[in-house]
Amino acid sequence: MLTLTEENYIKAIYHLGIYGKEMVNTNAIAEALNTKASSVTDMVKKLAEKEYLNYKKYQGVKLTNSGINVAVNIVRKHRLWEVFLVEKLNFTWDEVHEIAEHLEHIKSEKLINELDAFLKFPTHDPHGDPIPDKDGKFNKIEKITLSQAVVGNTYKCIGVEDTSTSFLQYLDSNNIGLGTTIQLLHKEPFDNSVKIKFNNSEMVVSQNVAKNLFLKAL
Amino acid sequence: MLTLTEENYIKAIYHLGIYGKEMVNTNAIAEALNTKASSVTDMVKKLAEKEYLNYKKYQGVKLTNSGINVAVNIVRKHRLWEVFLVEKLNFTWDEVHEIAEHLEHIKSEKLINELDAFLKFPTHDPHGDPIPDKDGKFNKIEKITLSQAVVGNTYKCIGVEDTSTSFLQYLDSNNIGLGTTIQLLHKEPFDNSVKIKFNNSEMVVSQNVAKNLFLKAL
DNA sequence: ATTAATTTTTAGATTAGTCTAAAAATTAAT
DNA sequence: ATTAATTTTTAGACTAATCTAAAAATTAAT
Repeated sequence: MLTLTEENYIKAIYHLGIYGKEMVNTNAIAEALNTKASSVTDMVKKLAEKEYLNYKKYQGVKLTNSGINVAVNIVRKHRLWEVFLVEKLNFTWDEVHEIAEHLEHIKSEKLINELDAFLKFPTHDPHGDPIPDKDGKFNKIEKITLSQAVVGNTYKCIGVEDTSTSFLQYLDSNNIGLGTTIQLLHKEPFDNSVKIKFNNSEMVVSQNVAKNLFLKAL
Repeated sequence: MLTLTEENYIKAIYHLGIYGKEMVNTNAIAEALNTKASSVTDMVKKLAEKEYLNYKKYQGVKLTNSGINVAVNIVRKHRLWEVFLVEKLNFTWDEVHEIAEHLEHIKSEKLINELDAFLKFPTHDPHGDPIPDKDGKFNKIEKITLSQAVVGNTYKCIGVEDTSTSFLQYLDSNNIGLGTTIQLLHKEPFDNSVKIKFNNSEMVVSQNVAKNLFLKAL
């Protein structure tokens, strides 16, 4: 049985290593978990011992299939609880993350499968991220960031990279949400800001915003 | 902010001290929490330091108002989650306790108040125990055990003392549940077993069962 | 290809919660 | 009112997870 801390390490490593087969390095894990590199080294040794990941001194770590399994299951729970909070308990998308961080660690197969059914087997959470099914399967959708979009084309907003409260509230206050249709009008080479059009109004957003908004081509 | 362990100690002390103003003794707490008396002494000192309870060496402990407050709030969360599990997620009353033990520690005012509203402000959990409202108020109902019932009188089953899976499953398999109407036919002085009538059938139950079944006079 | 900068690991200490075993206090028994 | 039995506390040790500071390895820079 994994401790809460071990689960959080595995989840963080999963998110950091999600693109490509590269090794995840110690400092990145430490940063993600707000801890020190020395603590990471200790925990990573323990998780390697238990075969949730492979660890080479000074090289970094990579989850084993067993580790990926654990991570995907936590992600499933996290995202299902987020749906529950938004759809049933009137939470907004910027309020759910923190609570879901706790709910995701409750261990009961029946609980999560019944919750899944109760919510009618949702495929995406309130931030547009896909929800793994009972067998851990889910579609990695073809998403790009607003920074990568092409001038003139039209897109649908399907998610965010940064799930911080401040970013989500910024989007809310500008009426950008999941499903918003956005056309890219102009990219400013000087500062990488972009001008977009949506809901019949135009606005300029910074590179920081553009990098953190996921779109799907229409 | 209280740790999970501190919360569990406060809750256990609350349940042990619920009748009367007597002090709760160290061994009883140790037994309730499946730990050793020496561990209890340590924790109890810490909680006294933080003023959740009063502690006199060798005399036992008693929760302060602040401690009772914490306990009632945990009880509220525990029982609301139990209602949720039974009413929305198809759990049976013997399955919910263990999971509610975890859910009760999640800290979010909004979460619990929205859950309360979502469930339509229930007043009792699936075992018949009253649910404290937002302000910690709830009715201590006038309940007796089957052992204390009077021969010839009729009662309604409103709860259980023992919430163990084995006891709840025993009741289920004999079709005794919340709301079942029960008439007391006979008390056997020899072994304190009792003969009851319900749903047009008669049966004899042991003293052990009779002591753990709460009734309300009709 | 050395030197410098960065990253990672080790060593040793700390904290929360627990335990065992022995000592101290309380309660029960003769 | 002593002695015996029980309960509670203390003292010291252990584990999981963390930290700081120093050492070791890797990577970058001249």
